[in-house]
Amino acid sequence: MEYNSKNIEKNWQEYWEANKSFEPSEDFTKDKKYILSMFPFPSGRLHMGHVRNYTLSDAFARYYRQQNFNVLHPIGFDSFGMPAENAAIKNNADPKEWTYDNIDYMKKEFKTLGFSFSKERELATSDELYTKFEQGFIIDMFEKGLLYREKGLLNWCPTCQTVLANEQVIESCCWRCDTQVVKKDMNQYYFKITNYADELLDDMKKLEGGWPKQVLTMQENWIGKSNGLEFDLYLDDESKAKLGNNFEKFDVFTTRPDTIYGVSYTALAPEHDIVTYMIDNSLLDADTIAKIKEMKNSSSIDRQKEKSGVSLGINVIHPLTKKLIPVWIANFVLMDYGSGAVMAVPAHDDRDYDFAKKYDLPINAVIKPKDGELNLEKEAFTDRGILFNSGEFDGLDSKKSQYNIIKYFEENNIGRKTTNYKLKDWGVSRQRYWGAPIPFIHCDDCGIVMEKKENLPIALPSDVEINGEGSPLENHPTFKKCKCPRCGKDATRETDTMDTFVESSWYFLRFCASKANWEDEAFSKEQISYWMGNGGVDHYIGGIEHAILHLLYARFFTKVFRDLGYLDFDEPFGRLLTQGMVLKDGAKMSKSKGNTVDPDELIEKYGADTARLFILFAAPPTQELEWNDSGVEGSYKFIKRFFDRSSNAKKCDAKPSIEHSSLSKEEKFARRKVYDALVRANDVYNERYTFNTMIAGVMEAMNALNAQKNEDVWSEGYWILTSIMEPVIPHVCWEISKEKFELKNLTKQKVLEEVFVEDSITLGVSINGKARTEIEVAPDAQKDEIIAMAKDAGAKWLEGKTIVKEIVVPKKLVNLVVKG
RNA sequence: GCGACCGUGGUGGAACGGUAGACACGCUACCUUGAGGGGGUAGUGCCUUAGUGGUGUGAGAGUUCAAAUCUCUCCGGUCGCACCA
Repeated sequence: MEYNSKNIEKNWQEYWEANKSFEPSEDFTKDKKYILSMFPFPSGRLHMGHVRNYTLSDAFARYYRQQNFNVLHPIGFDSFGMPAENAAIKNNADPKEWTYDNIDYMKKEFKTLGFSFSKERELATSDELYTKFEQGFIIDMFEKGLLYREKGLLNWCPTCQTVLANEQVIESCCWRCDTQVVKKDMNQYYFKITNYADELLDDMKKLEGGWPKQVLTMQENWIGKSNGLEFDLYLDDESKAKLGNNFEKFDVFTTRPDTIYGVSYTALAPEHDIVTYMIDNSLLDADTIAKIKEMKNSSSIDRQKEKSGVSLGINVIHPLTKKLIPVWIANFVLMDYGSGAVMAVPAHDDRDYDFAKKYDLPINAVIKPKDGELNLEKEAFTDRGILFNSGEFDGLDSKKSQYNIIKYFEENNIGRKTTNYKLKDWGVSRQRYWGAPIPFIHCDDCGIVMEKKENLPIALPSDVEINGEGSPLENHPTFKKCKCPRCGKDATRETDTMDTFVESSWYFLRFCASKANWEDEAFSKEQISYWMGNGGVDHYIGGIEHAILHLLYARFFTKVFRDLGYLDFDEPFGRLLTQGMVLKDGAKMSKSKGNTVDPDELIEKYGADTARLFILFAAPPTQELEWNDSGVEGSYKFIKRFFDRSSNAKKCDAKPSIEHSSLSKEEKFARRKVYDALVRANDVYNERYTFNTMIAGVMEAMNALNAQKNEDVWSEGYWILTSIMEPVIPHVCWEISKEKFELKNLTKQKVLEEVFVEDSITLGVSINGKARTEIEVAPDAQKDEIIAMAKDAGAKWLEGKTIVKEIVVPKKLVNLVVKG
């Protein structure tokens, strides 16, 4: 029979669907595996990155099913978001229709790829049912004080006409459309993620080993915890008077309290309250005000180019020396970190140094190197050293003195130990249509009032006008109109919708619900503790681009849900596998570059099995995958050979038993290669994830099988190899398995130790670590015997030398160390 | 600037301190089939005076009986963060 990928694949896809082959069991006494790939946005068609992602998760899911685990391998669509609205504007389409049409198409693609997803748990986050549960959680979070509304300076993308979270601003441009982000003062809802900063940081210890180091480091940097001293700088009387006695002090934060005696000026952010007051009350000359305005308006990139500032003509009193210190504005001081004011120590900080040099401010050294001379001619000395010119702290090590100085400040009640974070609260409201409405109501009398849970979901109206100008919900004639749930008076519904990252922060929990309670609740506690027990999602697979945003938010939601009593663990994803990008001609596949390969065309030409095999064989999952058309061809040929040669196996409903000792050398070798492949496969699925080496092992076994003719060895070989390969190339393996083995071999395979027992072993012989020759020894040969043989075989290189050391590495090699 | 990862044939990549280059792609020669394509056999790091030879994992040093692998310095690349006080 000829290998015909189309018929084979179609038949099995129908079979799996008809038999509901991939639905998880509700028997919670079985051991479980929760295999999850990051769900897609329904952009319209799958790209190769998706195919790689789901091929990986499918391999895990199918493997663990064979190992008799209860496997949950669900899929859904992250279906809210801007592209649906953009399509609406561009093509005058309905965002909902656009979205659900795309979903239908992509589901068909999933089917043609043979992915073993649970069909019963499919969802789209734009489903009203999903919105209903999500809005319920939002209300709970508001009640707990984890969601609040506040006016503030926000990142606004003029193109997308919406607010962006800090995490969505990349080099001060919009993460999606690359437009320069501007600051806008407006009301916005925030999640109190900063409450969890410490826990998000500390719990990363639990993820070590399971998550890539890189991702952990990125999150750690993002949270950006730093410990230090916070203290107040008091204005002198003259300065107070100048400011109309409206200000008495401002506070500063430093991680280098050891440099406190070196403070020679202080600097405020251009947006600082004191600066605003001085501008408003004409306390600065026009020239200065113009400079400040320029600083405020320049982008953060421009701000980095060169340090600049102006003196404010006011002074503060040094907390220890009581000397007067001038107050400046500096463009490098950020309003949104610490208190927007810094103490400046030019001698021991690079930025302060540059600034002081530019404006000719004093540079007071207070730390000297432990050895060598202090030289401040060209740059600041920022290393650890010994304190001097520092009063009672003179002579102390700079690191150790930090403790003493903080203690001194605390004892004298002039400052305190503080921790600062780069992490900001997560701004979640968006001024867009295609998102989950925030279920709140504005009442003139009651303020912000939550919708009653029985009224959820607050669904999106369908009759909206989307033209890219303003918020469609804001402009909608009736959506806004409602009654206050508390007092019953006329009130206004919130028209902001939620950031789509809210949906993806809990979808993995939703998948734990089954058909039985799907409509009634988001999930049950029992379901959650079963599927998420023992370390959460067992294998979470997706792109590294989510290292911060999605993965941090999902960790945050998990901790919040725990504190709301919905679950009782701390971390959602025990093991994370971040796949590399798919490249062609050295660049990421993209439509604009014209270097894409369309999965549908590939399947049409070669079949899904070929696509899956190539993707897993071409590179280890974490590395970039360079697309190679002749490599695809090679994968196709392998499958064809694999199928053709299955005719050498006989029909049987159990693995044939074989008398190993009666076999020829080639037959024994073939068996050993088959079991080698099995051992390697188990190792790959459980530890290493290097599917390329597993497939190579199977190819080696195939080559060895082909060098002998024993039908039982062929049959046993196919019994095992189709089991190993089923997670990779499922269609052809089910076909062979049905044809030859009544589908009975797609199960856990036992490793037979007998095939590894060999008649003789080849050992390498090295002399002084250099490989020279080989010897054949009996498996049970003693060390003395082996060394004697090695000396004999290596006589040529040993002539006239003295052996000073003899090393035997069992089953590997002999190394003789010689002198002379 | 800081941090993480990486550097092995013509290419993708193997080698979990123990005979570097598994497995594939590509290429060469031959056989088969005889449009094309397919299948098979052999060869394929480099240098070679062709030896049972030399050399070789970005460069250099170190640890070790033994280093692509561990340590240090440097060079190069990828990604992330970036005036975070």
